[in-house]
Amino acid sequence: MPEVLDKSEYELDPLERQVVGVFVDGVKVLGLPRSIGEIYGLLFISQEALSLDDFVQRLNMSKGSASQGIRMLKSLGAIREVNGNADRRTYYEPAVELKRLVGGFIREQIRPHLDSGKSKINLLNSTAESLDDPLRRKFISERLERLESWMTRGGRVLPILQRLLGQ
Amino acid sequence: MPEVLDKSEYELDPLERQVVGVFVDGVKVLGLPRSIGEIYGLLFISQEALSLDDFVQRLNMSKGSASQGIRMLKSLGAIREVNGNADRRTYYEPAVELKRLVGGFIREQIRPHLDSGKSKINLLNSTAESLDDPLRRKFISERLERLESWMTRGGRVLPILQRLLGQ
DNA sequence: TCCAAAGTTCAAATTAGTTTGAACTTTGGA
DNA sequence: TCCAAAGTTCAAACTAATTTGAACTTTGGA
Repeated sequence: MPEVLDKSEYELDPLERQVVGVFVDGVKVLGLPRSIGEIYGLLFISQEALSLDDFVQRLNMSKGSASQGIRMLKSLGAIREVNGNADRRTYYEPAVELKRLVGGFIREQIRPHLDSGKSKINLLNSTAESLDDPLRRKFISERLERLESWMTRGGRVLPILQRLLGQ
Repeated sequence: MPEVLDKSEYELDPLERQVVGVFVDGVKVLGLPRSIGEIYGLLFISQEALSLDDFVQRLNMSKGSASQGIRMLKSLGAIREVNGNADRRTYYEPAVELKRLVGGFIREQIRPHLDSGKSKINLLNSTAESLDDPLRRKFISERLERLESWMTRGGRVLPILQRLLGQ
């Protein structure tokens, strides 16, 4: 009689494996690490809330990965803590509303880049002003304006995008 | 008297370096390799069309990288060949319309993933049908429907997105 | 109060992704 | 036709990103 569950008891069944696979591929497209997809995918087809230990055992990943994955998924608003748990562990359930998921991704992964891009363009504008050749300066100004307009348009489209995806 | 230009003659001036940096960061966000950003960035602030050799020399990258980068940028519709060139090299200029750039990215990088995702979900549906426990089966069906609805909505939003960004 | 379980941190190991470079194919013009 | 320049290919080298795991901190309950 084994004292602990046999390893096979932890492992994913074929359906779970497939779903996790879909999410692993999905987050890769978004430029997020595989472990994020594994954790979210497992939560997505689980009927009960799961804890860090569940991720470690069922996905066999390290505690470190599970901890970091949970942190990122929380910051994205893709999972939330479940209160009223039986033991002292923290349990999580997935957010399954597309609007919320997209919103979190925009806020955490896209906005910061748009913002830092804008400030880099401001720097560029000063550099461009000190160009000697006026024709070159004109050309550069036009291109920088275009770059700025891309970012502005991007910034305006994001909330619309989020609204369109929400229900 | 040097037979060839001194290396410093090839290197980027500060403005070019900054712009290339912005694009390198930009394409990283999109999950594309640095060399793509370097090539497109250099074209973006160049007043003349450039050839593979220009990329190799000015960005000092290998011919291999330049060749692969050009291929990807062409497939994205982000650069086009310029006809009527003086020598037998192929010269390129950047596409600078946001609509076109976004369109190419959607077509090449997003659509294929949506499509393969849909076929994976079809597979999942068959797997789910063979579940014994009817409650479990019901839960899984609901989740898979949700996943499908995400993809469908995503697919519908893409053309709108492209339209909104075009002018 | 104390301690064992839970969770976090981060440098090192591993893995994934990109770039290189040498050998190859293609091409335009002498 | 031939060849040198242009461009491509892809396995190996390199670089960047993720994961691990051991040491650490935090926490709830006995």
